[in-house]
Amino acid sequence: MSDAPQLLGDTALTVFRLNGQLLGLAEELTRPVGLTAARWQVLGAVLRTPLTVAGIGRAVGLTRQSVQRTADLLVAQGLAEYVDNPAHRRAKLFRPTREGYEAVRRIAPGQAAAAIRLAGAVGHEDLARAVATLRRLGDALDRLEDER
Amino acid sequence: MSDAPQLLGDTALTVFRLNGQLLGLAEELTRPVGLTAARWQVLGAVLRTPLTVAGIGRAVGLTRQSVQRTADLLVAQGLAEYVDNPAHRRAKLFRPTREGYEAVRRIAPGQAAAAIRLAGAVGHEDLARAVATLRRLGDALDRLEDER
DNA sequence: GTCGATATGACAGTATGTTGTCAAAGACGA
DNA sequence: TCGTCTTTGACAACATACTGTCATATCGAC
Repeated sequence: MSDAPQLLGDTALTVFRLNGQLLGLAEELTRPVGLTAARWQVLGAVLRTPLTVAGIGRAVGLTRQSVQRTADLLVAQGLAEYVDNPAHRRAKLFRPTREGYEAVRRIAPGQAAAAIRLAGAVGHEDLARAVATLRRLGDALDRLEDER
Repeated sequence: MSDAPQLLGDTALTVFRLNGQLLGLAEELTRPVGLTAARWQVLGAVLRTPLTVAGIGRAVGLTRQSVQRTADLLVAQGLAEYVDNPAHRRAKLFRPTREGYEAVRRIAPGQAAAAIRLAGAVGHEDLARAVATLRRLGDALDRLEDER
């Protein structure tokens, strides 16, 4: 058992490390199709429905500036495009092109293989519970931020 | 209930977001004492015992190159120093100066306050369990990496 | 309808982390 | 002892994300 500051520190170190490891895995999975982890994340946010750049930022927890940069790169690659937004003259809607959908689709088998391996090692139930707890922690951090 | 690829994706998104939130909290806590999240992490790794730059990298899960840059900045700030390593002529040992220890010490109260607030919102037990699960996931990711 | 507040995209500057590469130092088996 | 492999620090290039700032577009109170 540990006190609260120690536990928070352990949590941070574990999350930082896992962040790097998951990014590494994502880079491996996406490299063969010409994507990167960041581009996959941005493209993944608009698979179902187009969003504005700022909206993607809110959806994935990044600043609109960094999403903007990634989105522009995806357009330059031909994997996504901006379309006119009837609700806002400047804020166009961002969505994948056919090539973009295809690239994401080709990542799925490798992702599934890795997921099955990892779920087998950790346990589906335990991992789902851990994610739920982390979401609560994230929500608490948001509130901590707001009060400031 | 969700399938394994979906759960892995949720895990990644949650970890990426929490990574950003925890970094933000660390920046807030460290700014008053002239540190940053990255410098705090590196300095924190050598509070008990000096280590080489490469050793710090292994301890915290970063590359030695990025630790090197942060360590050099800490030395330039006067918060840490390199001392001769009897076991290796080039690889000097890195450790905090008196000012470095003092800076870390002054972060503690704010860290404790945030930790207590967060533990109250999430629950100490649940969080400890989640961290343990994440560590298992990290270990599994390491093994996945090794086999490649 | 007007005006102030907010949201958005664009652009610049900065911090952090990664990979790649090289030379020097150390470790280890023959 | 020698030769080879690994480790380490140094340096460069690049990817990503952040803050700050500005002009424009939209929204909402009045």
